[in-house]
Amino acid sequence: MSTNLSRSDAIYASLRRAILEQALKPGTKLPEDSIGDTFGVSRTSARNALLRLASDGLVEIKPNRGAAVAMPTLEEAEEVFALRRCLEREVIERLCKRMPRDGIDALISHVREEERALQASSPRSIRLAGEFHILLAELTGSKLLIDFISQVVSRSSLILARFGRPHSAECGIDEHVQLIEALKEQDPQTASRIMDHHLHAVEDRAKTDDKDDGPDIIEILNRYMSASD
Amino acid sequence: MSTNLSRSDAIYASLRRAILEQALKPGTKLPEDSIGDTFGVSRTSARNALLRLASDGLVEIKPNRGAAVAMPTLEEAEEVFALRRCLEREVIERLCKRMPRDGIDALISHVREEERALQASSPRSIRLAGEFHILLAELTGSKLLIDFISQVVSRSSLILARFGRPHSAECGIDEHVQLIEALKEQDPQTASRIMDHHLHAVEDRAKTDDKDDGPDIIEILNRYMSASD
DNA sequence: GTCGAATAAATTGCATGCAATTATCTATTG
DNA sequence: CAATAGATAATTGCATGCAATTTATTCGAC
Repeated sequence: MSTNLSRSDAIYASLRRAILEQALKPGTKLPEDSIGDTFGVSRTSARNALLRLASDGLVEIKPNRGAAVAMPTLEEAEEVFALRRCLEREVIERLCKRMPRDGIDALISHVREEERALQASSPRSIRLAGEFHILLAELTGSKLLIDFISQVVSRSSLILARFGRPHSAECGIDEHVQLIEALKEQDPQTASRIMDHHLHAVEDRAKTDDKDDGPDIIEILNRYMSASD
Repeated sequence: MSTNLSRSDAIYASLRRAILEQALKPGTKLPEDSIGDTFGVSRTSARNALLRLASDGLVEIKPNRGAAVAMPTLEEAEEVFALRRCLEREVIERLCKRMPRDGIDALISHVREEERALQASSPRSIRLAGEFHILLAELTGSKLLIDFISQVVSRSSLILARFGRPHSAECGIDEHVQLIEALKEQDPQTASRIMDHHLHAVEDRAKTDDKDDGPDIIEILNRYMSASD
């Protein structure tokens, strides 16, 4: 795999991953200079990546005041989870109607990976938990739905990083397994119920307000420079 | 009102409006140079605006090949309308549960404006038809829902510009009136039915594939330089 | 006359530089 | 000692320049 992605793409991917794995915490300032220097590129590329992250809702850019990892409020958190329930119900409905041939296998395989990551207690598990839901959306085949689900899932990660217990995974893996079962049986009632319960559990976990600060940005970024998994 | 928006903001707004009013048709190339020259700024600002429009789905940027007004396929069109039905149902449900005090008045006022614009047969009517749906989303108070609805409505405009009859408004105003009635009565059943019918009508209108090309970009842009209504 | 290769023009990706805005520090005063 | 005003440093917004890639054009062969 040669460098098929442009420089700003690479920065975008690295920053995104760092945020989703909660290495960069909400509120962390992201100066264009530091990012550019760390990645060995100019501010222009860094700025580009920050703009895209802003449109994803992962960073907030205030005019003339720079970018920072977004700090969702509790009010915004409720909005995100409300809309996420709406969208994930749609996913479930569609998948109960029509599931791709290897869909179930792909889901099972993903959960296995989650289990491996969990016992390694790596920050990967946080990201994988979110990607399970993105995989569900991908099985519907709708690019737009994938895009929207990705947005709410990303924002959920951010909310957990802000309000949840530190390093808590987003989802219970067992609930993922139950959901797969219901999808295999094409039982939208049960599947929706599990999903609702699942998301409520996530939302409740966001109620224990917990805070600690003091990150050193550039060391974190150095760990995230390689875009590999 | 002094110039509170930055230069790239102004370009973003103008381009967006030009696309939504179907002055810039799908497929039209948008070179950074031309845009910058037309607006009297550098390529940097133009590029910035194009990046944001790309994340809205209004323009497509291919690496090293530049930006163009997005040309949604029929497949993507179906995805958009499917997801739009899902989201607008959510809007209806919420508004039937809780409608802000002046909500109905605002809706009626908007429809009146639509009627005025219609008899003037201006391209404004196209944009206003979409903004009715955005106004509905705004009444829910959820920023994220507003954002998502704006995206699908924008994409719908693009789809109509590509596949619909030229200069056809997106929506029937009478259906907007009926919908307001159902909302006033807090009747989610009726309201959802009207909305579904309404959106299906829009979708069907997109089945008459109609094409004509040959725009002169910079003259169009000149008309859209002033950001006023 | 058509097809294909080489060259020229146009366009993007990125880096750097400068002015403007914002944040931080210092010093002076009440 | 707290508070405020001024000055200094840091950071963003934007313009310009250059190399690399893409697109258009020209020229030659068949």
